[in-house]
Amino acid sequence: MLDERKLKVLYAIINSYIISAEPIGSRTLSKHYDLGVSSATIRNEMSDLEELGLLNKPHSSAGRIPSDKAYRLYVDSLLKLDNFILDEKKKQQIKNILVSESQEVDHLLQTSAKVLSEITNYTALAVSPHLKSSKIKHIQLLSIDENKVLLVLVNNSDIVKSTIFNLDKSITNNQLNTISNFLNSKLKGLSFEQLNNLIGPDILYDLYEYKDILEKLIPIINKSLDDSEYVELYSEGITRLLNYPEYKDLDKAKSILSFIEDKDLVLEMLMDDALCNEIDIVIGTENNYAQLKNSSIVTATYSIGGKTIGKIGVIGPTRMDYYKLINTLKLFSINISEILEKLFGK
Amino acid sequence: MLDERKLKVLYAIINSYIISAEPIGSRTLSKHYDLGVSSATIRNEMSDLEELGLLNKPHSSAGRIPSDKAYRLYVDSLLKLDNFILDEKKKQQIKNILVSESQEVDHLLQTSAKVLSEITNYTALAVSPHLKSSKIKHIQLLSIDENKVLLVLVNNSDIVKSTIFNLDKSITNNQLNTISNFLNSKLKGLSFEQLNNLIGPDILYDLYEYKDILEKLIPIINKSLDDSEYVELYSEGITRLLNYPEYKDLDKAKSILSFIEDKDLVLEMLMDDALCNEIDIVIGTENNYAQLKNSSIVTATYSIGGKTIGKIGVIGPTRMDYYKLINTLKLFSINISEILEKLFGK
DNA sequence: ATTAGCACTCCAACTAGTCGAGTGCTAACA
DNA sequence: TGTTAGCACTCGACTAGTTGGAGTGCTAAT
Repeated sequence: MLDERKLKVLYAIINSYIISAEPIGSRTLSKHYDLGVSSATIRNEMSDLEELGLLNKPHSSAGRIPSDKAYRLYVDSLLKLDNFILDEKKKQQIKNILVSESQEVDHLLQTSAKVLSEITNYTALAVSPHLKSSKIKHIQLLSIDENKVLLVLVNNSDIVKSTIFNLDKSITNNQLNTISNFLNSKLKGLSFEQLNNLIGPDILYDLYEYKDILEKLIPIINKSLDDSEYVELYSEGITRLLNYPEYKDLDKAKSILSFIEDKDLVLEMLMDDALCNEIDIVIGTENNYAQLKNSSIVTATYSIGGKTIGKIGVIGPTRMDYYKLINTLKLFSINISEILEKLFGK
Repeated sequence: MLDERKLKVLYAIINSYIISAEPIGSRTLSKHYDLGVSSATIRNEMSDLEELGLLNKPHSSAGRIPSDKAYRLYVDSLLKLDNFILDEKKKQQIKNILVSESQEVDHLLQTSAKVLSEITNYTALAVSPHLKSSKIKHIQLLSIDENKVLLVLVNNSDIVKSTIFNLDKSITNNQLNTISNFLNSKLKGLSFEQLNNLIGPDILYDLYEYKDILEKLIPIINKSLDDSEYVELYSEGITRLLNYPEYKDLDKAKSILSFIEDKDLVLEMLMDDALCNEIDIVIGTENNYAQLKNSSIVTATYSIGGKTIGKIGVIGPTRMDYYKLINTLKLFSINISEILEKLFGK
């Protein structure tokens, strides 16, 4: 059904459309791509491809444009190709930029998004590491004011979360230290997930002398642990999208930009469990979000110790240079993972 | 030179233009505003106003639109009016929304920006409190790993800043405690500004036994203090601007949106010392940034204990409803200040 | 199976004509 | 002398008609 020639025609159309964003006709195609057949033959093939749902016509006398289904075919073949050769030089270039910003995770991700957006000319997104599966390394309570206590949590990726809360009772640093030490001995090494229900009433018996205080503390610690599941989203280069003809219509631009501006929504989309592979691509209407029906997202994961802890990706029109994008994202994925590994890995 | 009638005509034009965004002619003006004179007279007045640089003509047979100078006149008279009556009901409404989000400063400001943008329909900006003039409340060093030390800084607004750094030498928590206590006793209550050059070599003499460690620590602490001057920018409702006809031209939209997206640039603009009054308004070309020549910014400050510590504001086309905006921003200014005062004030 | 040829379609760009809201000037008026 | 009615003129926005080019699909010949 899809013989080689049809594929050749289809890919030629896709490649041409990715560059020009213009519907492409049989004559132009036969002129610019050496397909060895005349425009009439191509016309017939195109007609077949349209019947297969791989091409669309904006109107009866216009050229054809690839459908989402066509991009899917194309992209799957790209991903299957596996002829990915790491461009060491490019990788190093990117790494050099990122390393200089890698003192802190948030900075690293922000810069990654910025650079990724610059390189690809699309909007770049980065999700900070999620703590869900990370392990607790240190818990510390500090008295910083008469009734105010600072709770500091450090996970095994050295991400720090601090919360200040009021205690309607004064407490000394020594007391807090005792509690901290106890909590540390009990909880260190456990994952945040496991922790959730662990700090329960039973702990009271072990530290009975601090019963009063612990009863106040426990819910606060639990809440703080809950909050730790919170991930940060970094987006960069939003306005770059306005350069693409597919968003020249103000309503389309508004639709996509306000989607990207809604961090909760974007996070919900990115945290979808389906996006868990080294590279994931969601094309046009494959998206569950109406606002993205003319856009694609390409995501990559980054990891520490082989464990995926965050994502980075781009968003843009369905007409994207997927090939370049896949390669670029792989470079970022590897680089970020390597940098984090060096900073926090065992 | 500017008699009452001219002012009346000018203000009528401004008010009309703020609503419609359309150039307004003498006939429409005389019909919709009761100025007691004919369109011909208004025509003469408009001609005079144009000569004074207060009105512009898009082209010879169009109506007039107010110039930046006209808005300045208008806005100055608004600010001078001082007939500002606190709308207690509205104030309370806003407060109710904000209070529920006021556990942490960053959350409060983010929500403030969000709500402000919703209410005004412009892009809202909020700058987090700057620590420059805030005072240090607590310094703590914690050992969280073999060679890793966590530095926690708390200021008098209970804003916490934490940094992790590697020490190529292992150090016990007890040693760190001693150093922490010493630093606390020395530095507590000082402003971050004062601190900058204070942690110098002289400190070594006081704590000679820790000389080796302190020599490593001091530059790190100083750097961390430097970083503390860093303020966060929250922007919300960027895409709202696309609804205004003045940005319907894609190039204009791109220009303003990419300005707003550049947080460094926006911060630089907002931190301008000229924007230090309860309400500040910068109109069109009064801005030092070419990208803002068709836009205005209106900012308000918020404070603790009468001391300005941050700003909140909106950005939009020069044709803004300044009156409403001033009142709304005042409400936000007061509310945020009150909430912060309650949370952190003495 | 492939291709040349041809009639047909449709959009984009251009042109010309009209309309309406506006201006500026002049002359008349209170 | 300030105000107003009247009028010629201007200019952009809109509409309708025209043209040209790029494309399609069909048919008949190779």
